[in-house]
Amino acid sequence: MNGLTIGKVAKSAGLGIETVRFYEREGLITPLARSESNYRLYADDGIIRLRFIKRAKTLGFSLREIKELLSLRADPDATKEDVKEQIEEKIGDIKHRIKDLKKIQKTLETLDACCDGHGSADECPILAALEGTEVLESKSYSKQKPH
Amino acid sequence: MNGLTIGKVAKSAGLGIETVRFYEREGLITPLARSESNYRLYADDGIIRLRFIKRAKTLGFSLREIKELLSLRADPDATKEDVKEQIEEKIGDIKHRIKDLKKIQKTLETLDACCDGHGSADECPILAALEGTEVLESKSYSKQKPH
DNA sequence: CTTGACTCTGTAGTGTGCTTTGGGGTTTAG
DNA sequence: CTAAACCCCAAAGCACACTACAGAGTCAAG
Repeated sequence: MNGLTIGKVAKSAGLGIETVRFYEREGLITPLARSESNYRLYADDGIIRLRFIKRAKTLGFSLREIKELLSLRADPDATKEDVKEQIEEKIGDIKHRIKDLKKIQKTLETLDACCDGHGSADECPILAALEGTEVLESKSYSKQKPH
Repeated sequence: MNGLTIGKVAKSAGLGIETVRFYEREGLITPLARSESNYRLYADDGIIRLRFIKRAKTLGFSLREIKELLSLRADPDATKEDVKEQIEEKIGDIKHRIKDLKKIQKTLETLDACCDGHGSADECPILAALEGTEVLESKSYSKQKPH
């Protein structure tokens, strides 16, 4: 048999078989060919592609965005600028999320500090603050999970 | 009619009616009573409770965690320490997520810097780095969406 | 030749937090 | 009195990224 079966590429890329099939359904990867018995067959390049997907994921890209990245990778007319644009957009996104989380952290720390921790919860100023009318919200943006 | 209808409490808390009913299904709030025509009736306290939920959400608490917070609020035996514990756990969680995001940010910035942005994407070092074998991962933890 | 490991397909379930839909009763303002 | 605005319920749908399952065929080692 010429080519790698799905189990091989999945393992080499550190992914589950079902995940690879899922990525195929999502249009992120297509097997090179099928064997006589209809097994998916991949070239070594399949492993690289799957690793690409995995890495991009750990960097916070969604599957949708990874698909774009992959088509840039395949498109002979695509430029380095195109790639940098995607990366920089993601950097902006990440920065924004960090900012939001920091705001939340600050609020929580303020709340935490305002309660001495002794006595019954029903007179806890934290709970009171959560009930209150003062605007204590930290508006968040976040268009995506961390990953 | 004695009491607030769902539309009133929802609006006062800045939530949709469906959201309030959803919270009821999730065990976060229960109407005080039902009218003759089976309408949900709430006391003013319902608005406070909904606002509590909304605020806790903006602070990154999941509905499950908010449920716990609400039961602390109702439990006469709960202590301020119990509340602080929840808050501090959440602070730790947020800090962890910030750390993860910063790592990702750094990696993305490094990648971004390594490409001059001129020429075809197929020789872009960013894409090459994503394909490569070097471990460039920023392990992320994140047990929850930013919110 | 059998057994176990591998593969196939299609469908459904998971978790989170809603939102929408459909089909129906009720209340209120004009 | 009627029409708009409100309420009820149950079920399904959405977004995201998987994960699991059922039922069946295939391949390799012993």
